[in-house]
Order: sequence, then structure tokens, then C-alpha cells
Amino acid sequence: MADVAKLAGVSLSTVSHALSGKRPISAEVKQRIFQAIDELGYQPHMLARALATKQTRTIALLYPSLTSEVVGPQLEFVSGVLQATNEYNYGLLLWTAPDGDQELPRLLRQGMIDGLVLMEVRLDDPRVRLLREHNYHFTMIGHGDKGENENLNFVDLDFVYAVQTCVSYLAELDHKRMALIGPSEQLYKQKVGYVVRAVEAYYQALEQHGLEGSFVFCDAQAQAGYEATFSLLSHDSPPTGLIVLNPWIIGGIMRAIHERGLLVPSDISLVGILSPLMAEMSVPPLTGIDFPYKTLGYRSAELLLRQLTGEKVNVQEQLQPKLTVRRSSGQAPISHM
Amino acid sequence: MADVAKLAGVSLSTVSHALSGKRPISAEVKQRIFQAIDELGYQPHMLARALATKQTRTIALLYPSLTSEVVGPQLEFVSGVLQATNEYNYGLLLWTAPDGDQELPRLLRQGMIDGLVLMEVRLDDPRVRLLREHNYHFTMIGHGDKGENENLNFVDLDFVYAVQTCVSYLAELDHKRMALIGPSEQLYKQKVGYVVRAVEAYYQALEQHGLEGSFVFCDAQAQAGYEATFSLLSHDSPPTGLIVLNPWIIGGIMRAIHERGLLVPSDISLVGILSPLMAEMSVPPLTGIDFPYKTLGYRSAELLLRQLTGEKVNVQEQLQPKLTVRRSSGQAPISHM
DNA sequence: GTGAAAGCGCTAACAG
DNA sequence: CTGTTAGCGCTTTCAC
Repeated sequence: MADVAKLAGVSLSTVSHALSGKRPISAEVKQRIFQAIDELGYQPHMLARALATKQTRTIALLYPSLTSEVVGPQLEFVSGVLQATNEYNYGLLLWTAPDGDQELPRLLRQGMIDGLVLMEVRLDDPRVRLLREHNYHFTMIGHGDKGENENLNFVDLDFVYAVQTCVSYLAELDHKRMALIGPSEQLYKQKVGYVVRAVEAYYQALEQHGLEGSFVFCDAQAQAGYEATFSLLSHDSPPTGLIVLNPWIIGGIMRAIHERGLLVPSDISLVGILSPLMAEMSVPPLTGIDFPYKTLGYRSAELLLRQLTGEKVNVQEQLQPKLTVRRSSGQAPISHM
Repeated sequence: MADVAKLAGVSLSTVSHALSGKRPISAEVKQRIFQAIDELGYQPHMLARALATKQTRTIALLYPSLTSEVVGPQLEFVSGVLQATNEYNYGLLLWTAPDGDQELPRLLRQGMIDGLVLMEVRLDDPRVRLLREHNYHFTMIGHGDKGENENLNFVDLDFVYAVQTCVSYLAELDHKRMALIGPSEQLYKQKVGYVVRAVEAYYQALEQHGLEGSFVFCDAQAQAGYEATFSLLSHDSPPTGLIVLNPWIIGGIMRAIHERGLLVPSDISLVGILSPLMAEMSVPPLTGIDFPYKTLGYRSAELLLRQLTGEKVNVQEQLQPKLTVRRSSGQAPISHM
């Protein structure tokens, strides 16, 4: 930059201001400066700028720990977040969640980022507490328990709506017994928000409709889905309507159903909460709530970015995407009782 | 840091050296310093450090442009890269590929990163040229044409091996007519390395075995897979062995097969090049070359990171993962001719 | 062993 | 409108 100033015959600060536009510069001088700039192929050094302004124009996505084998659908959030940061001309740093939540403030103070997007938020999330205390800029994909979210910005899928819609839909098709093939037990125990809400909503919906229903935890692997389903179908009067939370296990579920000699959708209906992409991948394509992963990622980042520009943002959005009927669901089979 | 120095009664530089260990410090002083550090909850400011040392301890993953709707499996690379950066205590910045390749050097000179991982490398990739000219640290997932890779480090799946293995496998099962349900036409036209190699290897393998075979481009959506397959099966003597490059379209392929009244694997065998996760997801589970997305991501980042520590790395690795036989493939049906 | 001081490349008062 | 100067928070010569 010193070179540029010299070549243009002006001072450092003039060059700086010409670039930032933070004060009026005569057209003629500006001209000289920009000419010098691309004559020298000069590029501003972001790091130095960041050090001086205390703004890195970079945000982070705090990614759940990678120890769990399957990170699967979560990855789709990334693509949404990335799109937003791109549009706003920010950088995106990926971080894995430090186990000890003590790590978090450490990272923040290192000054590498201006804010962050949190995902896999627990009902009572210590990270949220910390970030809040430190008055840090952040938004969430997901949200905490009632009362934990005041003044926080987030986007989430409305899992209560989603599960209730699934149950109602199956109920309308005369399914009397259903099952929720659920989240992993680990996530439930950690009280990850959406997981807890989904399970609660499920039981509530059953009650509303006066139906019976079972529920099994299930890890995010095909084999686990297979086993869970197989055991479900071993009951005396097995469910005819299945609600699936994790798309990665449909393969296993399908296999168990087939091995039992049953057919989808004539014997068993399957409804999921999953991205349309996934829904279309399976055979038959799955009826389900269209989980807008990418949109959630995009919105959450957008909220943060707007917040960083000084805008007073106050958004708590719970998306209620529609249920798309595909070919995995239908009228309940006539009962033999 | 000034505060720390004051509290410990030493000078700035002593604190700095205590932290970096770059020069001997008396145990007693060290003691005082560290005590002061956590008394004040001091955290080194990475940005400032980076400015002084010209090392950001951050690398970037150059992500293909997001305009294409389906980024799908690529995302799995990210998780591998992330794991490596984590282990080496580096940060990971995600970048989308600038369209104009002119953008690239701009970004590099901004000084935000120490090196980068390139993906979706084309046979004659202008980005590689640029990076090379500028003597920039980088590694690739994938690789360019023969002669383009001298002195470069990369990891890749050996697509020639992969496709040949698939063809041979089907040939052994007496399949006489096969088809490659291919990459998107766009990627092929862009001469993305693996795509071109896969197609070439396919024709070569057919010739070796004296077989006929067809080939269709196919975008990465279920519907496209459906249409491609449907038209393939409309021929007089349709193929009995299908090789699938993109796992996202299997759903569509399966549907087309079923609608034609055919069964997998008795009428048609399906073989893919895809992650085991995907393979297990589908019904029946797919026979295929186990694409180690995560491993490729991990290795590529590791190469870069080692390179950055000054090590003279010289690795060009082409993985040849085994073909896992699952349930989508079997003996060719007896011909009616 | 330790301290003083000169940067890293930019921004932002403060003067003119 | 433009130039001077003092930092941003750390590292690293160079002296002691």
C-alpha cells in the first residue's frame, strides 16, 4: 500500500480512504490511485485491516462434534450458510464444537470471527448461556427451551407442527397404530431441542387422536433402522403407520419391512421429515414434511450477518413446510380383527 | 498481553516467549507469567499473531460453485477436511470457487490463509496453473491431466480402476450389455478430471471384454435418473448391467426399472461408485465401489498441513477401494434370443 | 536469562 | 479535500 501511495504521489491515508470511500476524494486523485493499484496488482491485506478495525468479516458455523459417525444431513446446512456468507461477502469458518463448553469463550476472544451460527441447540444449552453473557453476536439453527430464547435470533423447523401433521395425516388414512422411529438415544439424552420437541409432540398428537403408538430410539445407520423396524413389526399388532425422523435409515427400514413380507404403502405407510432430495432418492419416493435444510442454513446466517451490520434484528422463525404426499403412504390396510 | 506482563512484572517480549517457548525462560518467571495469564483470563489474539508471523494457521477448502443445485456427496469431503484441520489445530475456511478464475490470486494475496485444498479439478485446470505460478501451497482432491500434476500433491479415487472393476464384475456375471449412467453433461464438458477418466475407462473396459454398452449423461436429480434409465430400457435389447456414478439418482433409476416391470437384481444388476452410507440407504442395498469421501478429504488436508509445516511432501495417491457386493447385483438373466 | 524497540499492513483520529 | 501520526496485539531482532 505504501508503494501505491508513492506511485500515486499521495499519502497512505488517502489511499486507504479511497478504498474505503470513507471520505471524499477528488476524482482526479482517485483516478491516479486506482491506476497505481492495478498497475502494481495491489491487494489489500485483510488481516491487517481486520486488526485495525476489529472486524474480520468472517463468521463461523459451530459444527457439532465429529465423533459421531454420521454427520449426514447437517452438512446441508453448510451449503445454505455458505451461500449467505457469499452474498454478503463474508468468510465462513467451520468449527467443531469443543466438548468442554469452556473452550468456547477461548475461541471467541481469539478475535478471528465477528459472530457465529450455532447448530444442534439443546433445550438448556450452556453455549447459549456463555455467548449471551459475553454479549456475543450469534444466531441459531434450532432453539432452546421456552424462556431461553429471549432476545435471541433463530430459525428452526417447527417440529411440533411437523410431527403433528404427520400423525394427523396418517390418522386421516385410518391408521390406528403408529410408530415413531426416532432420533438416537444420545441426542435425546442430551436434550437437543428438536429431538425432545418431536417426541413430545408425537405423544401429544397420539392422545389428541386417541391412537396408540410406539416409539423407538434409533441410531443414524441403516442397520439400526433395520433392527428397530424389525422389532417393531414383531409385535402382535404391529403399527401400520411409521414416522421417520432420520432419512439415513430408510434403507434399513424398507429392508425390514420387505423381509417381513410387507409392502409399502399397501401394508405400511411411511412418512418422514426429510429433504425432498432424500425423499426422491428412495423407492418408493417418500411422503414427508419437506425439511428445508439449505433454507435454514441460509436464513440463520443471514440473520447473523444483518445483525453484524448493526441492524436491530429480532427474528424467531419456525418454518412449517408442507407435507408432500409421494408414494410411500396410503390408506391403512383393512384390519383383520 | 500488556496486562499480563505488568501483573507478572516482566516485559512484553518475555511473555511472548513464554508462550511460544522460543527461548529459555527461568522456571520461576514462567510460573508467574502463567499464573497472571489465567488470572486475567488472557487469550492470545490470533489475528495480531498472524499479522506478525504471516501465518494464519488457517487453510481453505475451495468449494465448487454453489449454483448447481445439488452439491450432495461433495459435502462429505468437508467433514474429512475438517477432521484433519482439527487434529492439526488449524482453522478451516470454506470458499466457493470464483467463476472468473482471475479472482483466485486476489483471494490468496489477502493473506487470510496459509494454503488451500482444491476440489473438482479439471484436466487442464487454470486454477492449478495460477496457484503453481504463484508458488502457492495447495493440494487437490482429484487431479489434472498427465503432465499437469508434476510436483503436486493430491489424493483421488482411481476412477479408471473403479469403472474397470465394475465392468469386469458385471462381465463375470455374464452381463453382455451394460450401460453407464453417467455424470452430468456439464461436468463432462468442463472436463472435470474424474468424469472424463470414468467415461474413457468405461469404453476401454467394454472393448477389453468385447461387450457392447451405452452411456447417458444424467444430471444429479432423481427425475433425471428416472428419465435416463427409462429411455435406456426402451431399447430393443436393453442393458442388464447398470453402472451408476452419482448416488443421488438411484431412486429415479430404481423407479424406472420397476415401472418397466423389471426386478433388481434378477433382471437388472446395479453397480455404483458411492459411499457405503449411500449404498446401505437404498433398497436393495447397492453393490459398488466404496467411495471413501471422508478419507479423501482427510488425506488431502493432511498433505497440505504437513506441507505447511515445512515437510517436503510428495504424494500422489490414487485409492482403489474394494468393490463390496451387496444385493443389487447378480447373474445376468438368461437371454431369450 | 531478560528488556527495549522496531515492525507486520492497515485504519482513524487529529490537524491543516 | 489531503497529510501526519498513533495505534491494533503480537513477534522478533538487537542489545544488555
